Formats: sequence, C-alpha cells, structure tokens
Amino acid sequence: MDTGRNATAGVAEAQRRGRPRSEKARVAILEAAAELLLARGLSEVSMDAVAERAGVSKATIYRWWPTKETLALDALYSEWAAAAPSPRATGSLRGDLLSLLRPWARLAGSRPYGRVIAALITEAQTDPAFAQVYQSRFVEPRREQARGIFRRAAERGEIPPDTDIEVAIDMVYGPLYHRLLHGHAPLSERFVRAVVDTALGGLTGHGRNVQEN
Amino acid sequence: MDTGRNATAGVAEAQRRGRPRSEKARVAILEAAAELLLARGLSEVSMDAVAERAGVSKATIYRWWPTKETLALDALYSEWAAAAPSPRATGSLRGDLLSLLRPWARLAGSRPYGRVIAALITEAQTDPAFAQVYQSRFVEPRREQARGIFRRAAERGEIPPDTDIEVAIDMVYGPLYHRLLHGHAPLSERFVRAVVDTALGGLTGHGRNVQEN
Amino acid sequence: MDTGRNATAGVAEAQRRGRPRSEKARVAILEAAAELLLARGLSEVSMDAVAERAGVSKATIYRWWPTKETLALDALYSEWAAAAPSPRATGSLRGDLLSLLRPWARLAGSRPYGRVIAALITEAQTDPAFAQVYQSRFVEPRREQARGIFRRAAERGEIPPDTDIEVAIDMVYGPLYHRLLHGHAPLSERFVRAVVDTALGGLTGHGRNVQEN
Amino acid sequence: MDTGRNATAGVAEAQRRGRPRSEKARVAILEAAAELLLARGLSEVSMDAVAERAGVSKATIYRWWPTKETLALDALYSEWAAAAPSPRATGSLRGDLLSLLRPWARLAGSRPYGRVIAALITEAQTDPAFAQVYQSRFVEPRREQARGIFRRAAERGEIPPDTDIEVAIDMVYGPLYHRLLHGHAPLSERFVRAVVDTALGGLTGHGRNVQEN
DNA sequence: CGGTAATCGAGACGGTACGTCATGTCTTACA
DNA sequence: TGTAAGACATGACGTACCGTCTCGATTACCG
Repeated sequence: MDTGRNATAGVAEAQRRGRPRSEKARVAILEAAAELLLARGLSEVSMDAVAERAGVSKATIYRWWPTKETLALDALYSEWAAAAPSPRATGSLRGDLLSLLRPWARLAGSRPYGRVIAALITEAQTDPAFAQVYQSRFVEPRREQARGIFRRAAERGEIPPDTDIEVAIDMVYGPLYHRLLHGHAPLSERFVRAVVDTALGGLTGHGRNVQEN
Repeated sequence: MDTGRNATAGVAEAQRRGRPRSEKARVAILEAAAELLLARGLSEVSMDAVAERAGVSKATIYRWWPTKETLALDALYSEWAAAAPSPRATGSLRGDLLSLLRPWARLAGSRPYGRVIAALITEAQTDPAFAQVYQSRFVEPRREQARGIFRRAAERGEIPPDTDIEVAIDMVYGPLYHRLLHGHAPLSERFVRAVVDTALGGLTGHGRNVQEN
Repeated sequence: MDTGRNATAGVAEAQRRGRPRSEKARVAILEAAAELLLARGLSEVSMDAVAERAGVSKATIYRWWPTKETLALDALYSEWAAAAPSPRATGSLRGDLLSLLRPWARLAGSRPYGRVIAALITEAQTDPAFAQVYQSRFVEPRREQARGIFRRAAERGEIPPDTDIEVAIDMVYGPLYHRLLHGHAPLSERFVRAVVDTALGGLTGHGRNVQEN
Repeated sequence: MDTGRNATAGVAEAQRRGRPRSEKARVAILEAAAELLLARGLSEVSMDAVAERAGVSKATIYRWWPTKETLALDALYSEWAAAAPSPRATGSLRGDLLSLLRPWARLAGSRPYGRVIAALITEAQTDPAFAQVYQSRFVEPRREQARGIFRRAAERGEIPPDTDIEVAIDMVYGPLYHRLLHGHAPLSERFVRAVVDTALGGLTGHGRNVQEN
C-alpha cells in the first residue's frame, strides 16, 4: 500500500492499460528503505542510496512516493504491520491494555525504530499533508483500538462512565513514546506494566491494582 | 552560553589575546536562529539563511557552534530559559506538579516549539554527542526538579516510599510531550490538570483526587 | 519514406502478414515533429512531446525511426521536398544557378529551418551513420543538380573546361549556408544574385557579369 | 576571460574581499572541457564529466559559466586564441587573404573543431543571448580583420570602390565553413587558394588571377 | 471463420544528466 | 585573533528525457 498515488486498485478491477507496476520493484524499494532507515536514520538515507540498493531507478521511486518521508512511512509500516499481532480481549482493562501495549513496546524496542519515528514526527510538524497521512496510518488505528478497550471497560464498570478516553489514551501511550523518543531509560516489559498499573491505580496507591500477571 | 567550544568559563579569566569575541554577533545569531527556527523548522533553515539574517559570516557561526543542531539548541534554550519561571513549593504534590507543568505547557503551546523540539530529539537519536548535550541541557534539569517534588511527597507520605520516581516522571511528562509532538489534541490547562489528577489517583477512580484547584 | 528500417522497397511486394503500418500515425508523427522542430529546435523537442502531440505512443515512433535525429531529418525532408520546385534549364550558367539557388534561399529563409539544419549538421559530425544518410538525402541531390549545371556550362564554353566543379559548388552554396547558419545578415534575393555574380565574375571586376536579370 | 559573470576586473583594481577565485580551477575546467569537447563533441560531454576530469565541483563550474555552451565557447576560444597568429599585411589583396585564411583553415582542420563549432552554431540558433556572445567573440573579430583587408584593397584600386564588403567576406569564409561543417571534402591548403582565386577572379576566367604563390 | 502475427495505445522501467541547494572548510583583507 | 566576504569540494535533491519493456487491444492475412 503506497502513501503516494492511487494504489488502491480493488481485486476485481479490470486490468489497466499500459505496463503494469512492477511488484518486484515495489518490494525491493520498501525493503531497501527499511534496512537503510533502521541502519542510518532518515536524514542519513538518500533517495540515491535507496535506488541503488533496491536496484531501481530514482524515477521509479518518485513515481510512487512523492517524498522521502512518505517512503519511510510506508517502509516502516510494512515492517510494523507484519510484526504486530492483533491484541485479544482478556476480559479486564488491565489485561487488554497489556496485550495492546506489550507487543508495541517489544517491537519498538527491538530495533532502532525510535529514530525513524522521531524523524516522521518531525516531518509531520512541518508538512500538514504528511501529518495527516501519518496520523491516519500510524496513530489513529492504535488509538481506535485503545478507545474500544476503554469503552468496554466503562461498560463493565471498571472505570467511571464519564472518563475522558482521549486523556486516558495519552496517559498510557504518552509515557511509552516518551521513553522511545528520549531514550533516557529502557522500554522494558516492567515499564509497560508500571505504566498501566499507575494509570489505572494512580501514584497515591489508594486505587492500586494488585493483580500480578 | 555555547554548546560548542570554550564556554568562556569564569569572569576573572585573563583577557585572551587577539580581537575579543563579538557579543553583538553572538546575540544576533541566536535571535536570527530562533526566529527562523520557529517560523520554518530546523530542516528548512539553512546556515546561510541564519548568517544572512544575522548580518554575520557563516564562518563566525561555525567557529562557535559545531553544527546546526547545537545552534538550534542554544537558540531555543535562550528563549525557553528566559520565559520559564522557577516553580515554587506549594506544600502538596498536586500543587507542586501543577506549578511545574503548567508554565511548561503554556510555553510549549505558545509558539511552534514542538517542531523544533521534535527536530532536536530526532537529531539526538542519531548523534550520541548531541544526545548527551540535549539531555543535560533540556531534559535533566526538569527531571531533577520533578525528582525533588516526588521525593518531598514521599517524605510527606503522599505517595508510597517505594514509588519508582523515574516512572512517575514519565507518567506526567510523557502525556504532555505526546500531545506536543503528535498534535492530535491541544496542550490545554485542562489537559495538564487531567494528567496530574489521573497520575495521582488513577483511572479506576478509587484513589481519585477530589481537590478542585 | 523512412530513414530507419524496411523502407518498403517495391510496390509489387506481397503484403506482409500482421497488422499493416498505420499511415495515419506515420503522417501525424512527421507533422508533429516538423511543427515542434521549427518552433523550438531539435534539442528542445523530446520524443515524449512528439508522441503526445501526434497522439501516438513512443514505441511506435521508435519502431520506425531509430533516433530523434533521423526523425527530424525525415520531418524536415517532407516539408522541404514538398516546397522545392525543380529548377529549369535557362540556357546560361547564371540563369541556371539563379533558378537553382533562388528557390532554395527563399525556402530556407521562410521559416526557422536554419535551426534544424544546424542541428542535423551537428549530429552528422558525431554520428557517421547519420552523416551518411544526411549527405545522401539532403546534400548530394542538390550538389548533383549543380554539377549538371556547371558541366553544361563548361560544354557551352562559359567556364574553362578544367574548372574544379566541386570548388565551384562550394563557392555558391558556401556563402548561402554561411548566412543561413550564422545569421549575421539576411538571405535575401539580392544576396543570392551577388553571390552568383561574384562567383562568376570575381571581385576584381575584370570578368564582372553585367547582365541585369 | 569568462562568458558568464563579471570577469573583467582590471589590473589595478583593489583586491576584492573574500576568497579570490581559484585560477587553478579556472584553467583546469577550461582544459578539461576542451579535451572532452574535441574528443566527444558537445552533446556527449556532461558537466559532471568536466567537473570530474578537472577535479572540481559542479557548483564551481556553474558559478562562472551559466550553461554548458558558454563553457564550450570559452574552452574553444582559449585553444583557438592561443594558436591563431595575427595575419600580416602583404601588400596585395590575394596575399592578405591567404595570410588570413590559411592559418584558420590549418587550425580548423587540425583537430575536430568542426564538431564543436557546429554545436555552438546550433545553440546560437535557439538562444539569442548566446548568439550575441558567439558573434562578438568568434565571428566579428575575424570579419573585422577581413573588412580591413578589403578596405585597403579598395584604396589600392584592386577591387572596385563600391564593392559590397560584407558579401565579399561571405564569399571567402562561406566556402571554408561549408567544408568544415559538411565535411564532404577536405579543408586543404589547395582549397583555400582555389577559394581566394575564384573569389577574386571569378569562375569565367576573364579576371583570373594568375599569381602562383 | 478461427488462428497467427505484426501493429498500436499506454505507460512503467533502468539509466543518465540536469541545474540547484546546503554543508562545512578555506582563503583573503580588514579590524 | 576575530570577522565579513565569498569561493570551494562534496553530495543529495527532484526533474526530465532517453530508449526499452510489457501489457491489452486492434487489424490485417491465411489456412
């Protein structure tokens, strides 16, 4: 799936005229981009380098991805989507959150994704069009999952019905992104548990969740 | 204060030989950089542009700042340090946190600082030397303030003595940075209060803090 | 008639199998090329542009013309051959030359052909195969006409029998091409007459031809 | 002397501020360009290739020469100006013309200059600004020399005083350029003599110059 | 009338050069 | 020694064109 042009093309669509897009080239570009991005970071990766490593011409890249950033987004997404499992419903808010956030943290910490994500966020600050794509591809899907989790918890009575769910989401994802981007401490499993427990029970301890998991 | 070379050290230092450094140039550079950074973002600002706007030669900039990023850091720091008031002790954890975070959020939201901070974080991902400077100049001072606040709260018995303070700091700063960088929702005063209250009392509501402020 | 491949050979040839060549496309390509060439010059005309204007695919052009230059040669030739009348025998060398050169000069000056011819000559300098085609299509026919004229003049005794006819041809065509390509002065009718008269009678005036025409 | 910017800079001019232009680079560029041009022709020479061979950056070339063509003009001019001797006055029109044209023909035939000159003429057809520079640098100086020769011949009575000198110049340079560019026959010494003699005496032979030289 | 074969349109592709721009260094003259 | 001016090597940018290619669609013939 491309960030750039009309890459939708339903299955049943009649074959379009002209030479069809080279699937080989598409995959080679995304893989080359992903490897280079993780090895060197967005700003150190040139389109020329991607083209060379993918065995592809620069024009072919620009035909499908308008900017380096959109290519990076797609490249990262390919890796990320392939690796991330869909969380299952555990019956408790704590369990649901852990099953959502643990794979995310494990994935985020497994390779230098933070560097690439930081670069994408930086680009989103300046380019509104890119920001829109970044939001809808990377951010919203995960927030939507979290919204469902919190909504179901409210229905079960685990959290008050007037809870501001947007704030709640920021309370759990915020600290994770914080460590991912600032790198002042590891994105460990322990940290995920601590974040979830603190978000649920609070620091003062009166509502502290005692489950062990 | 420069990120780069001889940071001039003490007042009483003997006058060095040769023409002294031009204070006018130093200020002009920092101001030009700050304005351009906030207007266009780090990646869109060139050293040539800073030099031209400051009425200064490029060589002069490079003599004192080794990279564009260090210059940006200093330029941002000048603005930020001038504006941020030092928080006062209120006697309660909630009060202390609000007096620490509210000015931060107000400042961060007042101009497009997020764009510059995101760029600095991005650079820190790749350049370890810069990361070190960024941490010690921007991150640690504020974490140290927060550590003091939590430590005093533990002494007062407001939070358990075994609280992991590093996690606690991430629980309040994380959500703020999250909104600053992702921009999916405003960094409002209301949000700061919600973050503090949730961090203290938790989402489940059993320990919910009922103070009104 | 194409510069490139199977130049169709004889009329009576048996119809070849497969879809026959589209005459419509052939004409459209030549016309599009001629218009673009005269408007912009060879180097400013791209095959893509010709294809688009002719409503034809690039592959169709390349199937029949190996290079842009050969296409330009054919396009120019179509225009040129259609416009140039065949000179008639006047009975005198001066009359024959004028009847040969005047139409040439009028045509050459009528539209920016100089620009295209210069480009073809340039290409011929580098590509020997093209040079051969250019000579045989554009240069030799006209030189052959001129040879006949001078030969008959020698038979009539108008010029010495040992006259070097190749030099004689260069003496009349050279100055015309000179103005066409350098453009320092107009290719006027007056100039054609002056060239012929000077070539015949010389600058010193002793043999000056006094006919008026 | 450059075609591009303000390369005049009189001798006595006060040293301009900033790093002075690198004479070494200037010469290396012109020499690299000249060698490549003569070896491959203008269209086959890329700026990248010139930069690489000269050991110079592309930006440096573009700083001083706006286009490839202006660079080629300067490169050719350097070679040409260094080689061409100034003709001397012989006392006769024939002698003067031979002393002007023989070195020109020898030089033009010595290396594949025709290919480069053809390309420059081609460019001049399309780019009026370049045409102006080409005329004033390459064409006019030589025409001015020729004008002097014919003017003095008229004063001596060798040619009629009402001779159209512009036509006369085209009569001798035209055939030479014709052979240089069309390449249908060699630019030999014999040819130069034949052109001069025919231009002076005419083909009809009544005014034929009988000097031998 | 169905099969074979060359043509055509569309347009993606690898490759190469373009001319521009930014980085960081260097070389002058002047302060 | 510091500074303004500005030339320099390096290298990436995004665009444009070239000539080739792979499709489906078309249009003749030939069996």
